[in-house]
Amino acid sequence: MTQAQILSKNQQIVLDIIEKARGPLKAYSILFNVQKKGINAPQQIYRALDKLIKLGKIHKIESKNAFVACRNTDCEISKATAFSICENCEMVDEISDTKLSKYLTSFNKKGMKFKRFNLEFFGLCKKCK
Amino acid sequence: MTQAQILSKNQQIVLDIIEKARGPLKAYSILFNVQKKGINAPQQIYRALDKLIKLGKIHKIESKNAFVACRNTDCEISKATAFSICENCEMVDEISDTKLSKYLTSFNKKGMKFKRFNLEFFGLCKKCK
DNA sequence: ATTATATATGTTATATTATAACACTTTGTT
DNA sequence: AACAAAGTGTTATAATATAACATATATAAT
Ligand SMILES: [Zn+2]
Ligand SMILES: [Zn+2]
Ligand SMILES: [Zn+2]
Ligand SMILES: [Zn+2]
Repeated sequence: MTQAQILSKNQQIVLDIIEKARGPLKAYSILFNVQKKGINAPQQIYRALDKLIKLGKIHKIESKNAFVACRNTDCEISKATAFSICENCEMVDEISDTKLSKYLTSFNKKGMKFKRFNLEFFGLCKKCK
Repeated sequence: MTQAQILSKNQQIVLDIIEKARGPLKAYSILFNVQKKGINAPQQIYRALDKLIKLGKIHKIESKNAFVACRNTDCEISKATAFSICENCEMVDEISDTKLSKYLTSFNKKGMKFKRFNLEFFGLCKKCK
């Protein structure tokens, strides 16, 4: 049984903001939102983000340089991530599909066994199409 | 039959450098390499990169903010990309796997049909493991 | 051939994203 | 208590990317 991780003050502040957000947040937009809470410098944000990513609490959307909360309890800590991204609005949805995940986790190429993957799908969401 | 695309001067310069490179190149490293050829500003690089991406001649490795030449003749112009990336050295290999590509191209979620995807696998390459 | 249209270029300035380095504090272990 | 590990605050700077504007070249119509 894994111990519930206790987050530090800054880590909790950053996670709260990302979890409350309706879409992906950028590091500097997080920074502007927490200056009232005494966080003043990008480093403080990036350090919290790095830790939260390692813990699997959030993920980075690489194509957007933005961060979303993980809504996926059985998400193998940042090892296998897939997202659907609307090219029109900002919507990002984490895909939780066991078949897809198994298929990709067991995928290997030229004897190279992968430790991790990130998959980003692009299209138009329901609202936008 | 699609007409072979004729590239502009700057586009050709940038493509040549990326094709010659053994690994992914970053925009500013391209810039430093072409200053002898009269290209002086990041804009000139980024504009060429944008066009080359649209043409499917190169791809962006989102997790590295770097660019690689497409070695894949049947690569559907930037619509379906997959890469294997070594976490130790800089090695990036474009994956050309018809089954994988078909599986992902036909993947859809909650009625959302995707137009495009990008998949990045991470691990250790032969040399590094 | 002349006009129109789209595409490309050159340039300066600036915005955005991310890390380095250092001094200090808090937390957990032995 | 002594030590090690993780977290904080801060200043400075590096790396990545775009805005805006003036001009030039290529392509396609008329
Ligand atoms: Zn997740
Ligand atoms: Zn949308
Ligand atoms: Zn390709
Ligand atoms: Zn390697």
